[in-house]
Amino acid sequence: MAGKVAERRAALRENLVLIAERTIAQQGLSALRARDLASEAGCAVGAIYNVFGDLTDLVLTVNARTFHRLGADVAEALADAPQDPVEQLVIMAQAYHRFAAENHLAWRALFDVERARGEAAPDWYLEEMGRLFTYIADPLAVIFPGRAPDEHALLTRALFSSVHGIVLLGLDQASSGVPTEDIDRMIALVLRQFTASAK
Amino acid sequence: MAGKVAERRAALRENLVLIAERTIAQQGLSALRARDLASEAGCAVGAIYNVFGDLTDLVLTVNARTFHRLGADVAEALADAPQDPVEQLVIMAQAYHRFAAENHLAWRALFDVERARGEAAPDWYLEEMGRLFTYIADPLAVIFPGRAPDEHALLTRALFSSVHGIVLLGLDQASSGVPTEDIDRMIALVLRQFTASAK
DNA sequence: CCGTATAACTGAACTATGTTCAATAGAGGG
DNA sequence: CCCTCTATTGAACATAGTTCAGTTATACGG
Repeated sequence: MAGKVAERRAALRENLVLIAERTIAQQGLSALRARDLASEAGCAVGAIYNVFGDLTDLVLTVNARTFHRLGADVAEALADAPQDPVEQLVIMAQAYHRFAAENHLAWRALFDVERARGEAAPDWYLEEMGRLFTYIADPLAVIFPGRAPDEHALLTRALFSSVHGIVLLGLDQASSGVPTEDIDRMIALVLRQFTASAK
Repeated sequence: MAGKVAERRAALRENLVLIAERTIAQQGLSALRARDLASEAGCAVGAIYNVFGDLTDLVLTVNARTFHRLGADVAEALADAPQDPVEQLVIMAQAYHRFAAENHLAWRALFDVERARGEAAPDWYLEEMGRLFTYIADPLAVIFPGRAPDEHALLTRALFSSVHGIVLLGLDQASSGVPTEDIDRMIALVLRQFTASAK
């Protein structure tokens, strides 16, 4: 029987990803342990290293899926949004917030992976990020028609970073619990105020 | 001789903080190791635990100092700034960026400490953050005189978070190296645009 | 100045973690 | 059916933070 090995490997891989995804979502990145993973998957610890180079590889795989779901949520919100470009920005940003709040630990894991110094970000990360940036850049082009392309790129990145910062610090425990509504208000405040003087 | 013990304890404490500070600044939080620390300080590993509850305590002490230096830098920038409140915001934000860039690993350590779930942020953190917020709130009150106090608080937090997000993602390697000037441009862009329609 | 109670300091040992690799088991070809 | 070769296993290794019984040093009363 050809491919019996490859088949089992693929099944194990899938299984490990699902278990890791659930663990991260429920208990956070730091709760991911090789031995627990192996025991839940019904395999030896070493088997993990036949399928993934190390645990970081596995986490990156989970992160790719998380990031993809995030992108899909934002895209869906955009699809349902009205034509007004400012409203589109607000709705997308609030969808970002909603995803981060509802998938807090998985979302945190996106940024908490130890990136080996100097190592480039994985392709899927850059692609997904590029997609998000496009969602932002399009309404921005409508709102600020007169500006140079490089300024558009800067604006896009700046607004994404701003919303990310608001959500990050807003959801952070250390900031002693900003209510969800306040986070949405801050997002709307910044985006509306930012775009208020455009025309 | 009274206090000989307390004296040595204090000296060891000081020494450990300095060594930890240097290690974090030069090699990052993850390079901080109890055994290295003890060997550099010329004491036993156990001695660290006579002075600090655990390594996180030590890191928090270093972080308090880092945060204090950060606050001082921003305050200094504000003191040298012109009267114009928008300019004041821009200059403070760029000072924040400068500090983060010049003390990258120490600055990262401020946010990378594992906070035990549910544990409150330490007092010094809240105090220093409050000071930073005041620096921001004052010019904002001049720029937006008509708004309610709770909206001012929200605005303050939103702007701080936005700048933080821009600096965070800008300095992040994964974002494939945003040039320093671009970070400053994004900061100025967001703050100027945000405040442009105020009057 | 000495003896004793108290406290601090030591570092080997314990626990927990990711990772490796010699030994084993099993698949696929002849 | 046997043989080879590879995938799989899990005990062992490396490296962490942390603990604590034993040791050493201090402070203080007499």
